[in-house]
Amino acid sequence: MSEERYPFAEVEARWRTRWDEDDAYHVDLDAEHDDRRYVLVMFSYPSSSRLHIGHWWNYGPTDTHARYLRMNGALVFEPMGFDSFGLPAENYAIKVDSHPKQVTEQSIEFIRGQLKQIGAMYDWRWEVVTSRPNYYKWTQWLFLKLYEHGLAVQKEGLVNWSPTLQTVLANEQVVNGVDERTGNPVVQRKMTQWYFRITEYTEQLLAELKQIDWPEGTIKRQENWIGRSEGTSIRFPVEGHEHVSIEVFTTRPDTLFGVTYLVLAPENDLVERLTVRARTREVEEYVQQALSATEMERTAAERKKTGVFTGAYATNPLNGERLPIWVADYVLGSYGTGSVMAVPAHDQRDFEFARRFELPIKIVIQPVGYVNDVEDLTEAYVEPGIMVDSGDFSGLRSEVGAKAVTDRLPGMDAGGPAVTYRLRDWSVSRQRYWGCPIPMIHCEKCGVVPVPEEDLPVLLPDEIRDFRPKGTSPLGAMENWINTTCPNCGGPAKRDADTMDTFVDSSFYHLRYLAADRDDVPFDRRRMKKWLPIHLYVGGPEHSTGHLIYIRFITRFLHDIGWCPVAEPAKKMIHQGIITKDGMRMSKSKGNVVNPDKFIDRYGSDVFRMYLMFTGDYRLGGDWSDEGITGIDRFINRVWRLIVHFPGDTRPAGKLDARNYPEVVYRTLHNTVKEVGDDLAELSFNTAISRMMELVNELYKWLGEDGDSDADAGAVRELLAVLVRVMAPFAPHFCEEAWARLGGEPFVFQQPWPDYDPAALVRETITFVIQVNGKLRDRIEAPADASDEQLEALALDSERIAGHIVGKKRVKTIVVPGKLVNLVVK
RNA sequence: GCCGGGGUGGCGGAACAGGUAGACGCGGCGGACUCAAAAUCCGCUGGGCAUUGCGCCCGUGGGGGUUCGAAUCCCCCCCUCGGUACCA
Repeated sequence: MSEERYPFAEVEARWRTRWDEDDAYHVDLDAEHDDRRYVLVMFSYPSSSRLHIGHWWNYGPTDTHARYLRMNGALVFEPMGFDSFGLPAENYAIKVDSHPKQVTEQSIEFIRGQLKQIGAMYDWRWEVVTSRPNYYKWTQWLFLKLYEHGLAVQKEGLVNWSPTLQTVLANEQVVNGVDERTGNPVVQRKMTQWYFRITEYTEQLLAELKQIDWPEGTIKRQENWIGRSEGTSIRFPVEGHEHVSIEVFTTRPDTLFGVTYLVLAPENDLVERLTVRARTREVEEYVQQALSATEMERTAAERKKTGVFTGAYATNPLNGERLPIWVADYVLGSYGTGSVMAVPAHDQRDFEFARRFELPIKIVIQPVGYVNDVEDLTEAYVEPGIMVDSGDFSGLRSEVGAKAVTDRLPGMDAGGPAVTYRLRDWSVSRQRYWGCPIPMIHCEKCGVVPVPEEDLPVLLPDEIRDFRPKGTSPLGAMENWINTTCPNCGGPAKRDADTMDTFVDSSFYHLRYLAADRDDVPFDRRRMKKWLPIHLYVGGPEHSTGHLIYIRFITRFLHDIGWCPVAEPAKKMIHQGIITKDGMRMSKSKGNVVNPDKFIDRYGSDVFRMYLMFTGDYRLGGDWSDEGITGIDRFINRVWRLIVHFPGDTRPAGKLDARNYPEVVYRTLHNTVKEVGDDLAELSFNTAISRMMELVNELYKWLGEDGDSDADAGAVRELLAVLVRVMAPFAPHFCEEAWARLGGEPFVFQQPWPDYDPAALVRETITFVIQVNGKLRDRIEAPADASDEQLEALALDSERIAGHIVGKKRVKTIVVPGKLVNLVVK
C-alpha cells in the first residue's frame, strides 16, 4: 500500500477556504424545519490572545456532537461569540500600555482565526461581542427593564471590596474571603451600589431545578447556594427600648429555653442604638476592627471567637429571662436577621463563645439513653433529644417541641414560622472602566432617573486618558462624559460612573445570538419560539453558582415580562471535564501547560481535536500525553492509505452488498455505524473512536498491507465511504478530502448519516462461555438460537468441564441467552 | 466538617441493565520489509505458578456482606480531585 502520508497542512487549509467561499455553514434561523437543535457552548473570554488547550477541549467535541446531529437531519445552530468586557482585558491593556478596546478587538480578530482552525460549524454572521455598542445597548436595555420592574435597586450596604482590583465584587466572586479569580483578599466596605433583586426569584429558581436535565452536582450546588432554610423567627424585646426588639432566625426553636445571651453582627444597625454609653468606645473599636479585617484574617486566627458586651439586655419572650446582648463577628450581618439567640449548650459556636467569655450554659435538650451535665460538657450537644427545663414544653421530643414553640409565638406577638435564604441580591456595580455603563442619571432635583430607552446605548467613551483603577470609577473623572442633562427636568445632572458586572453581559447572550442581525429589537420572538430552549448547553462546572444562576434568573425575568417564551434557558446541560497533564491540572506556575500550536503544526488540527476526544470521557476529563497523540496520527494515516489506494470517480453507492465482504468485516462495519452513532448521541467520543479503530483494524486484516487483489475495489470504496461519513464529525477537514477522493460531492457533513442493518449484527453462531460455579472454564461455539437444554448438554459434553464437575452434585444450571452457561455444583 | 466526582495493567482509559475484566490507544518485547535506520505491516504483552499437555491460582483502593455469578448492588473504612464552609 502507498506510503504517502496525509498532507494535513495543505488539505486543512484548502477545505477551510472552501467552506468559507461556499458559506458552507450558513444557518438560516428562520427556515422551516421540524428538528431544530440549539447547541450552545459557553463563549470565550479573549483575555489572552491565543487559544489554549482548554478551548480546544471545550469546542472541538461539542462541534463533533453538533455535526452528528446535522448529519442526522437536524438544523443545528452552533453560534460563537466573545465575552469581551472585564478586568483581564483592562489589565492586559495596562500591561502593554494600550487601550482596552484596542487590545480586545485585536484579540478577537486573532482568536476568531484560531477558532476557525478547530474546524467548527460556526456561522459567524451570528457572532456577538459583548463589548460592542450593538450588544451592550441591550445590556443597558435589560438594566432599564429590571429597574422598571423594581428589580434593579440602589442600596447602601456592606459590599465585598477588593483593594487590589479597586472594585466591588459579587458574593459569587468571593471564595473564602478572597477574590476567586486572583486570590486577592477582600474587605467589607459600606457603599451605595446597584443590585439586581435575584432574591425575588429564589423559590422559582429552586423549584425549577427539579425539572431540568442538568448534572446532579450542579443542581445540588445551586440548591446549596440558594440555601433555603426553614425555621422560626423570634423577637426578643430590649430592656429600656420600648419599641425595639431583636429579631433572630433559628432552626432550633426547641432550644429557646436554653438561650443565655443574644449576639448582634458587627454590621447590625442596632449595635449603635443599643450599646450603653459606658461601653460605646469599646464596642465601636471592636466593630471597626471586625469590619476592616479581611475574611482571611477573621478566619485565620484559629477561629477563636471574639466579641464585646454592649451593656444592654433583652428578654426571652417565653420565660422572661434577662439576656445580655453581645456583638461578635461570628454572626454574619448578611444572613438571616444579622442577629442570633445563643444557645451554648446546643450550638458549637455559641458554646465556644460562652466558654471563652464565661457566659452561662444551660442544658435544655437531653439525649435519649444518657444524661449530659454542664460541668462535663466538652462540646455542644447539637442532636435532637428530649426537652428539659423548658416550662410546659419539657418532656417533648425536639421535633415536636420545635413546632409547639413556634406555634406559641404568634399569639404573644413574638414571631412565628420563617424561611431564610443564603442567596443575596446580586451586586452589579463595578468601579472599573472596561464594562457596560449603567444607564442611569443622577439629578440633584429629580434624583435617580433612567436614561430613556431611545437614548441607548450610553456609549462607553473611547477617549479616556486614564482608565486605571483608583477606587472610584475612572468614568467619574471624565468631565465631558459624566456631566449630562436630566432627561426629566433638563437641568444639570451626572451619569452613573460605574459599569456593570460582566455576568450581566453573559446572562442573555443565548437570546441575543438569535437576533444578532437585528439592531431594532433586543430579541427576536419568532425565532426564540422556534429555537428555545437550548438543546444542549456545555461549559465548565466552575460556573455552577455564578453564571448559571444569573442566566437562569435573567431568562426567567424576560419570560415573566413577555420577552422570552421559555423560563429556563437550557433543557440539558453538561460540563466538560478538565484536561490534565500527568494527572495534574495545567498551570503556568507548574510549567506544564500544553501548547496546542506545537501539535497542530506537527499533526494537524483534526488529529489534535480527535486525540483530545480520545483521551477520556468528555464529562470526566482526560489526561494529555505527548506520545499518545501518535495513536490518532497513525489511525488517520491508516485510513488515508486506504483512501489513496482505492480512489474513485463515481459516487459511492448507498447500500452495500454483503456478498462482497468477509462476514466479519461486514458485521464490524455495521456495528461501527451503530456504536459510533449511539456514542455520539451521548457524547461518548472516546469509545466511538475505538469502534472506528476496530473497523480499520479489520480492514487491514482483510486487505493486507498491499491491498488484496481479491477484494473488489468498488466494494472497498463503498465501504470506505461509510467509514468516512461516520468519521466526518471527528475529523472534518480530513473527511472532506477523503470524501472527495472517493468521488463524493462536497460537502461530507451535508451527507446523511449512514444507516446500519440490524440484521448484519446478528450472528448465527455465538461463542458461549461455560462457567462452573461462576468461574470461566471453557468456551463453546453454538448456534445463537440454541435452547437452554442444548446448551447445557453441550456444556456437559466439554472435556474441560468434566474435570471440574466430576464427583460433584449438580445443583442447577443458569443460562444467559447469547452469553453463557453456568453449571452450579456442590 | 458538609456536598459532588473519581480510585481498574508500566501509562491514558473500556466494560450497555450484576454475566468472558482490561476493548481501543500509548509504551514494551518479538518478527517481516530494509545494506541499515525511520516509516509501515503482523504477533505477543495484568501478576504468579506451570510451561511435559491443556492448565491452575490471584487480581478492579482496603475490609465485610448479598448472589449461581460483583469493577458493577449493600454496609464500614482509606486515598484523591473539585465545590463550599462560623448560614444560626
